[in-house]
Amino acid sequence: MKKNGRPSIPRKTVYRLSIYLRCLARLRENRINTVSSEALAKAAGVKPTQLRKDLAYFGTFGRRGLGYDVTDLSHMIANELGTSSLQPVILVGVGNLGLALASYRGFEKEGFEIIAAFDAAPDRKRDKELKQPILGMDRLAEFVHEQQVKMAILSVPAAVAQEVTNALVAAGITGLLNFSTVMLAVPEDVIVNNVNLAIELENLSYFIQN
Amino acid sequence: MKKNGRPSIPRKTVYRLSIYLRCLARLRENRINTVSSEALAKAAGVKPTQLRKDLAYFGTFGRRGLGYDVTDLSHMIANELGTSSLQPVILVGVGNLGLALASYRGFEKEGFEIIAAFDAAPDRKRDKELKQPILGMDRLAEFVHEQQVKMAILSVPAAVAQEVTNALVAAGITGLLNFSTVMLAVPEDVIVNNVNLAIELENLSYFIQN
DNA sequence: AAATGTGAAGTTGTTCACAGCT
DNA sequence: AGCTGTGAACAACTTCACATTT
Repeated sequence: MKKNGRPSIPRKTVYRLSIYLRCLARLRENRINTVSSEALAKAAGVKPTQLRKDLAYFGTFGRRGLGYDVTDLSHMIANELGTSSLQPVILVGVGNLGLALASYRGFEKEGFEIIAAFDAAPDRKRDKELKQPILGMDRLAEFVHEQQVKMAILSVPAAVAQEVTNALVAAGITGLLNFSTVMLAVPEDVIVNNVNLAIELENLSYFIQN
Repeated sequence: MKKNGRPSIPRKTVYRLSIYLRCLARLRENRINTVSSEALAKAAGVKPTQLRKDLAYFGTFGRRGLGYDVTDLSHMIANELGTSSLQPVILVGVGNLGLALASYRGFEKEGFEIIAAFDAAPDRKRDKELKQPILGMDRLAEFVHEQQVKMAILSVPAAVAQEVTNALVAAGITGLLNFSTVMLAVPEDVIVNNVNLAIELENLSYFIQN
């Protein structure tokens, strides 16, 4: 159980919720109104029972003998994930990768907007124009506070990652998507999701040889 | 147990191996020759017992009362992961994200080299020059075969992801790092690691609100 | 008849406790 | 004495089996 009384949801369940949401979006595009756990599970690459267990953490949404209402289920999941309203996100570290992430269109339609980028050298000439402003690190605390930003994408060099993280946490950021190659130390009320591209490749490397 | 007689290694263990390897690299840079499971585990953000269990899958490497030899352990892990020799990788889909990934320096020093990029429109003008050649999709099968490439990074639009995947698998690719937003269907001897940036953000979004 | 919701069983992964080396 | 290696306990997650509802 968690603080708020609801049973605590497995991390993996939350992750799969995002997958279900994408599958449901495709169903909606195709004007499909109702879906069975079997069909949706297949699209998501999981077992039907797992899908039902996952949903059961949040309540009961299906109709026996019929299945799930695609729209209702989408709303429920988006609501649980907190993506039903647009979330502001900042990006810190506008190097190669940061630049690509800032101009990545994939975030927008999923309910996130990168509203500003920060860099130690904001005025440096870059390969590409961003639609977002690039601000200096000195403006960070003020900006995060004023815009009530809670989430940040971190794409700074390893050497400064911890230091920048400390500044972000101090400014009020509570969720970090970390592309740097170091394991960040943060207070326990701050969540870090690591995306380490080299590790993902290494992981593949292991599984293809064995 | 797996086909080859060795006990099958948990995915998470393999993932952590990569983390240990990075921590060990830093120790080596600092001329530290020996490390205890407690110290290494702390650096990697795990419990000492977990580190020892993880290593135990591969044999016994420590010396009781002393700890682990940093260099030996590094070699052992690199060897297990298959990164002790340089692995050729291709990248497919040279859009925004693909371009950034192709020029990302992080891969090289971890034992991977992106030796070529492929795109449906190889000659389109891009924001940036790549050091790798950008080839048309028609050259893919031949190239993969000749260069004995086993791993590919997929950064194509969702609409063509499955089709391109089929071509890659047919050409002999057995490991895929998938940045597209669809769940790929592949034969079971092909490994897919998904990196879905929107899902990672959604995941954060859930945990910061709860 | 069709498909959900769920307690119970099974599986996998983590942590403990301590025996066993050096 | 210090620290690893590991069986056993524990916890988390998945799957099964089936009662239940429409």
